[in-house]
Amino acid sequence: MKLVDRKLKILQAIIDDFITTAQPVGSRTIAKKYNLGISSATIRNEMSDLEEMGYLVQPHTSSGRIPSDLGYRLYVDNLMKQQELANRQKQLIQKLLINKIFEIEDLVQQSSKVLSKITNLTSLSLSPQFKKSKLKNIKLVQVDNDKVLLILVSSSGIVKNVIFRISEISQSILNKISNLLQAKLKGLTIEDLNDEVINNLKNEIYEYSTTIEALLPILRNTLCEIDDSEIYLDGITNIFNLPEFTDINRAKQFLSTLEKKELMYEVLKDSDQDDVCIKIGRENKLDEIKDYSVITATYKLNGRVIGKIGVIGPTRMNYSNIVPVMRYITDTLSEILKNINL
Amino acid sequence: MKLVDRKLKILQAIIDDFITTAQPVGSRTIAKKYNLGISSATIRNEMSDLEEMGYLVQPHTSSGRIPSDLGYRLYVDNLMKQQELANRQKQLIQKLLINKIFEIEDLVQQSSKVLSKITNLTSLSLSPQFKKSKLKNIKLVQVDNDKVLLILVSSSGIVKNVIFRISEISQSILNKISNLLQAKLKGLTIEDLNDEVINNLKNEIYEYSTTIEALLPILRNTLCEIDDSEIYLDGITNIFNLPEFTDINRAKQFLSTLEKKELMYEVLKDSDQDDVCIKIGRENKLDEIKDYSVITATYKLNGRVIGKIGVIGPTRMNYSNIVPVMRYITDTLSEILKNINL
DNA sequence: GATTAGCACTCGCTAGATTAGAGTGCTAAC
DNA sequence: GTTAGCACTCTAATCTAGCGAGTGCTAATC
Repeated sequence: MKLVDRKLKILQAIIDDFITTAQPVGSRTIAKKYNLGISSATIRNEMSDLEEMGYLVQPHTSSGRIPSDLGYRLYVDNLMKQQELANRQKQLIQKLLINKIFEIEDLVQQSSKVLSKITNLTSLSLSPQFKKSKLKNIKLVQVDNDKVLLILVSSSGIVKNVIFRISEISQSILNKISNLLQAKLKGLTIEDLNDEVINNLKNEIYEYSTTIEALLPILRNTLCEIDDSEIYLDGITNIFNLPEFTDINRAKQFLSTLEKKELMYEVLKDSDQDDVCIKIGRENKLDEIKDYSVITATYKLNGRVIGKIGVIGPTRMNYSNIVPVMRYITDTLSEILKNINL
Repeated sequence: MKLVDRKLKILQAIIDDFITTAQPVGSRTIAKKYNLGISSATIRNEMSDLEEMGYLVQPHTSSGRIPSDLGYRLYVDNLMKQQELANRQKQLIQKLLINKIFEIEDLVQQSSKVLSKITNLTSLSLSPQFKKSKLKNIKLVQVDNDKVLLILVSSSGIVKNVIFRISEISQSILNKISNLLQAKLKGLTIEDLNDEVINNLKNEIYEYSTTIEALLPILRNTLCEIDDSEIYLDGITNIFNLPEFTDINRAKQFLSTLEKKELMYEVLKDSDQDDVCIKIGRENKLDEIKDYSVITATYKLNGRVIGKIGVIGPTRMNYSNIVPVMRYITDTLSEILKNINL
């Protein structure tokens, strides 16, 4: 059976309607609200076909239809017209992102906040992954007689540090060691710095060997413990405004899924590396979110993807609005990152 | 009317029962479950008195009674026997806190996590306030030709940093400036470093005046933007296991209150500075949490209170267990902080 | 005088029954 | 191929009755 134009128009109308009303859509509704020039009986026949083809689902006999995952997929790929953002929305985004604090992590979180505010969904974001970026600087700074601050700066401008104790040592020696380490390690990604690389340093640096030996385990531990899955969520309570979550158990289940950071990390990792990625219902790998849709987008620095932001919510979400919003936010974010040029 | 021993025993029984069952308690329940050696009729009379005195409330005629805020207060102050922690619980706490990452903020968050896990409530914590602690070190480190990393270390071991751009400058000059700044500012709290103090530096330091002048606004901005209200929440979804939150609207309202960080900050600030502080229902200043109880405790470094942790939940909470748990956790936390001695 | 048994009464909750309404699928006419 | 008409289905909302837990009061008992 071919999807003639009329069928597509009906499907589109049903999905548009269901997205706004959250109610199963009946043939009479379509006939009245959308003037397709055909009667409800004809629409009924077409709807029956569309159900047979897997694009619609009927919650129970004698109710209207709702879109299936497949239906949404067709809609997203072929039917929806991506709304151009209103200037007002663009300005709002600009206003909330520009002139803000310029710590990269804060900026990403702020983007997430804006996203959840505009979409009324829960947003999630992944800060630039420190471990995947290159080491730009490594410094040792004395902060006390017997305490030293280890500072690692990545090429994306993230700074990680840790204070540790070490028997008395002068700043000038620390400087020399810093320089040696930097010469050896600069340009490697943090991931690259595995035990082997670190241990080899012992053999490659001949000066200050006792200090270096004391230092290496600390360096190794610090690298190990760097918390890299910087998942940030915002707008969690937004879900309570959705009719899907009047069932307390569904809300509970969803919230406890959101609370599992490692799952959210998987969700973001699972998505494409380029442009906007939409995963609808069962298209998601994780069982816990097979009833939800996730839309993600990436932001870049120097042409390289360094992180992601996304929204998660019921499969019934306003795809045609969310996609351009996310595209605009990530573009703006990338632009700002380029300009502050860390 | 005097609160004779028998009345107190009945009140205690009612509260104990209500805390575990969440159901209004009737006279027959008390007579059967707690052998006080009196009949349900007598208990009914006493309960009627206790209600008149304001310690009990009847949701509707012909239902059992539930404790009022005043009832809980009496219970907390005079009736409850603080349970000694089981060794198992102590060991669990020790295990989860010791051998953990030793960033002070992570440690506090971990404490919060443990607390919510044990109490099955939502926990909140306030990390050491950077602004209230003394500046121990201030350093400038070159990370790139035209980029400098400003590092501030507080006496409680918290490190804050920011990268900024400045026209080319050598590390040796940065060192000298660092030293000058450190000499002038060390020992002041971050709060003390207001615009006036910063601006005065210009007049007090004669060397490198152009660099200093470029630096000061950056320093001022950085200090301003330090995010100090480090409120962390854990176990938010725990509330869904409580019968109090089967009403979706109540859950929604509570969650959106929790989401407001500035409110949670007030909640923690509102509590006493010493030992464990219990605020029951209307004892709380904030209207939003007048139906809830908050228990907080403080942790210390060098004898000074540097932060707090707490739990929030319905007034029906297991005070007699929570109080010793919190005391044990904060004691353990303070002990660890003393030993890692940042 | 304090305590208790007994009893009528209250009130929320639950289960069933009833009804209204939205929507379908089918048939027959256009 | 399209549409009007109609019988049928199923949900959701409303109503009702009855149950049960619990009270307050009275009168009898210790």
